[in-house]
Amino acid sequence: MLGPGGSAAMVERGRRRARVVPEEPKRTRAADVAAIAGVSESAVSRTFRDGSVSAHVRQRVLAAARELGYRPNAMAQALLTRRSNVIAILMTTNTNSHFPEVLSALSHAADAHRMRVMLFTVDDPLQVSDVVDQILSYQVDGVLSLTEVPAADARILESQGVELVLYNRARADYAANLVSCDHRAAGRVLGEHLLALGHRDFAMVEGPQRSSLALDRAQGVYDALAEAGIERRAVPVAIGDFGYESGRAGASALLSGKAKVTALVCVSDVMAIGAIDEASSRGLHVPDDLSVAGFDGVPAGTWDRYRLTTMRQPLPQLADAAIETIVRKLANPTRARETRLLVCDLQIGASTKARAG
Amino acid sequence: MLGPGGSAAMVERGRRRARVVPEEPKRTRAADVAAIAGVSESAVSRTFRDGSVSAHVRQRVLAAARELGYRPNAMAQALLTRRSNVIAILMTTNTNSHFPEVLSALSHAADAHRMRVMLFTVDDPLQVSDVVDQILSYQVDGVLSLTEVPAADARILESQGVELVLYNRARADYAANLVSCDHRAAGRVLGEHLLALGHRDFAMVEGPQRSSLALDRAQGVYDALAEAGIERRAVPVAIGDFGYESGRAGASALLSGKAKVTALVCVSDVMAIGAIDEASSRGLHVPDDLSVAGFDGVPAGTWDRYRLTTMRQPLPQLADAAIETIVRKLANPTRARETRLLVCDLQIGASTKARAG
DNA sequence: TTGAAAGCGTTACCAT
DNA sequence: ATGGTAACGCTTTCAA
Repeated sequence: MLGPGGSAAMVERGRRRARVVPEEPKRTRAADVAAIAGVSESAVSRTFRDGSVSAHVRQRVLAAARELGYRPNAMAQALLTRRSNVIAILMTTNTNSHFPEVLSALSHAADAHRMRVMLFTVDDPLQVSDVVDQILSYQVDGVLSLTEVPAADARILESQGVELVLYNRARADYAANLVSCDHRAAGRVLGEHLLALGHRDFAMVEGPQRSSLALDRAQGVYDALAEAGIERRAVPVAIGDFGYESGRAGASALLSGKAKVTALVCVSDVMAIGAIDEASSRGLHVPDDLSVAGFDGVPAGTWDRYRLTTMRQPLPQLADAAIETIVRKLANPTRARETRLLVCDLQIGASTKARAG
Repeated sequence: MLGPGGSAAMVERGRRRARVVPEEPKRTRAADVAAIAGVSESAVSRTFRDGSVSAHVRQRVLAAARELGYRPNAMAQALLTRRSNVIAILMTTNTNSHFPEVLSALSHAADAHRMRVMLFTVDDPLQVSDVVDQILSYQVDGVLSLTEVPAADARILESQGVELVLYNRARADYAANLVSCDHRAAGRVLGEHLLALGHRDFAMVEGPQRSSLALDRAQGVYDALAEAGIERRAVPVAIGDFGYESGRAGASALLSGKAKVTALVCVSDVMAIGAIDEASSRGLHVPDDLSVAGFDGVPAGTWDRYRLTTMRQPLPQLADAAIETIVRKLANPTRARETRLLVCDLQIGASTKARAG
């Protein structure tokens, strides 16, 4: 089947001038494969893409490719087709939230669409414009942002025809694709759960005012309380940063305040865990003296010491939806912008309990 | 300073034949910038690279580039220079260990060298060969693997001139660059610490037998014990998978065994945390009745409920070293393969204590 | 179905 | 210092 000898013989490269690059093992190109297979470069290309090739040609090409260890050069493909099959993930280095776990999920989801994921980190959302240049330079097909994107940067991406999807925020002050948990609805569910347990004396550890996720979760809780006739003003509040220490500090402030508290809601699990530890160290028993609940569904929440009641985010589904949103828009550019909200589910643990008395 | 009108005027594209790609906003190329600035493409290229250009030309080019929103096309650069400035991160989807946190650190470290990081996930180390094709296809400059790489795949990468660095394993059954904590040394330090506290009755929750990291940590502990005259055979052992439940299960088996145990070492923090919870639920008090120690330095270990004694990995340094190893090899291809071992430091928490009596 | 050839956007060689 | 131009490896149009 193969040519005589069957051994690899590189096509001689047409280098009229001395070429740029130093040694390095020559990477085999389509032309090499074509030469061995006795077909044209076009045939090689067609074999590795959609192409209409006769079974005979395909076979010869595949055999030659295998022999030479040929793989199409994605950079050259990208240059020509203007599709890199790369999705940029934009994130902040501050990893307080549990989003690092999200990355594996995203990479995995991208895999299913034969897409690659490229990481772009920035220390602060305000510096996003610095990496936008990088992102555009790499001709990525889409951007998935785990952090805020200033309107100006969003506009630049749009003007370059790069899809932008905002991850886990249910709203933005400009038009964008959104893939998020419905945090407000989740807050409402959690609030209703605690109300159903008979709680009336709430306190909250909220998040940074810039975080729409934190705001929405809190708002959802307030929605539920309002329906039960509990005014927002009546709820003591502390502000945290999603981290353990801030949860402790928040709980400390709230529990040493004058207001009676039987239910403490934190807008992240890690803060809730901190709150539980703080309560314990004050001699309060969770859930007998105090119910504590969080949001996210982090693994630590299921540990025996916490058994946290929480609104769990469907991480894999979220990742799938985010990638899929980009992929679909790529396949059909006329598609409208979309917002996909996924529901969180209530995980009832042992950190909440019917109100005593 | 600028040409008359000053407004963007695209260079007409020389499309003799109808071209391939549909609408999409035209991306501006070096030629466009050159036309506006009234210089050659070469001048544009030189401005954006090392190049020797007069201040005058540089200024004009920069102005034109700004006006048009020009950014060099990294794909075209990669095609020509054979340097993509991309590092592939190879990992398994199984995120039991705390390595997801490593990704941000790696991306950040790569940033410092103007390198990008691309993620390649695989469900199982045995499937690595499936992604090797993808990796090579993208012309990455180097591969950093957070998981095992079968020798065959390592060989393929090497034959293509792609640097391979194995992360957090101190040895491999083939020649490779290694950047790792010195897990064995860490094990020894931890063992010595417990011995110094007077412990003689040890038990271990080890890791998967395939994990060199787990093996090395355990071996280090045994090294220390041996020096104190404690035989390895005398130490009861359970096998875990780095996860919380396996830590609990391991502790459960060990604590219900006949052997007396005053010091329990787990080869990961998360297992140690599980062990602490298990001990507690059995009415054992840590550290009074039992000292527990782990490895890694995960954030949860510092939580008030655990205050775990652990050997902390220097994550940022590890990431820096890994990226740097690739970058240096790229800058100087004749550089020899290297192994860089970083030391972990002992974090003494409240989970270990001098042996009672 | 197949092959020839143009061209994607850039860089570095060469000549000026 | 500057400009012209071949080439990087591939895909797709067009013609056969």
